[in-house]
Amino acid sequence: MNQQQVVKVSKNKQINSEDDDDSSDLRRGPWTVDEDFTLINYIAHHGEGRWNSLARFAGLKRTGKSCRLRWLNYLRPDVRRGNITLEEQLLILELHSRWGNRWSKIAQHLPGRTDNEIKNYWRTRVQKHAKQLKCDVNSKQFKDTMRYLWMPRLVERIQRAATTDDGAPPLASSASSPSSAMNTACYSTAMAAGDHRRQFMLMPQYYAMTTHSNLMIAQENSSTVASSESFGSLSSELTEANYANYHQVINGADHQQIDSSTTTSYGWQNDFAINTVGNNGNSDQLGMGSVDDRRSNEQWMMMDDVDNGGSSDKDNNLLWNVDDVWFLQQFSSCF
DNA sequence: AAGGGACGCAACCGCCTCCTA
DNA sequence: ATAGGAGGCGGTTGCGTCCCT
Repeated sequence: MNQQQVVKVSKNKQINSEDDDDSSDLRRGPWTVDEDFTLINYIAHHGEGRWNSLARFAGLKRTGKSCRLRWLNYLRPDVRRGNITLEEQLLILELHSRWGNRWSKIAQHLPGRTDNEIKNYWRTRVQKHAKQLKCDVNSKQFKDTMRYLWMPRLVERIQRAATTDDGAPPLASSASSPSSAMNTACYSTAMAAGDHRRQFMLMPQYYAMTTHSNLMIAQENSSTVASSESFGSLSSELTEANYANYHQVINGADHQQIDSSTTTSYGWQNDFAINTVGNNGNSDQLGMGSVDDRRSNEQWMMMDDVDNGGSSDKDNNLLWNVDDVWFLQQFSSCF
């Protein structure tokens, strides 16, 4: 491993104008420990920026770009590495649905995560599932599937993970209360405790969608035959009544857009706060009908076979289980 | 045990915008 | 006003690792 290749930059090979080409050989490929140390040491003493001259003065046979990338994506002290959490997954899906492939913009709302990491996550995980569903990742079909099934499902998992982790009662029970005061109280408590998960779960729009997803699954589960007709009616109900409701919540006039100019320094947990506050914490938004949410939840749990708790890393990364994929294929065919 | 395909991720490429002299 | 340098960004690639047969 780490077989460093020292590549002679061909005179014929076009290199960027800003690249330092006065050195005949530039290193490429994986960085060595020594190079990392050199870069860290130099930045510690002189700060970052002016990457071309930095590379030169530090004695690194790398382009300025390469140094910058190595620092920003890997060596920076506040960079977070490792598994993308469920909360982060949900946020990525939400922000991507809003902004598309604006990776750096999305990354601004996930502290410590780099645009490269998010981009890789999207390509390796999300696009893989789109392929499984035999649809294009940019198609309306896939986006709807993501919005109405995947994201609510993630919220569901986050809720259960929270219950498992700290023994606290599921947030759904408090969030489903018609009392806006209670919702606000829960929110305040979460804020005070710095409990990001709870802040997240109090996002009205996601709670609503979770509830509706549960309803859909529950109805599907209770029917003897999962005919395309029954799916058709479900999706019809979804696209007309609740789609409108959902978008009213997400895109409504009083919904405060997440904007880096106002929230950059606060991080993602505060984005959630803004979302909630933007809706005035109005629990009316939570009511997606008169369905007994708790009962729906129970039925959902019954459907959820292989996911026994959903707290392992593997499970966190496993977006859909076998049943999910089967159901999604049925669901997708209705669009 | 070995080979090969799939996967994940670090790094590179090229284009674009911004800044500054 | 403009040209060139610097940095940012999204797309792509290469390679090490994992997993399955």
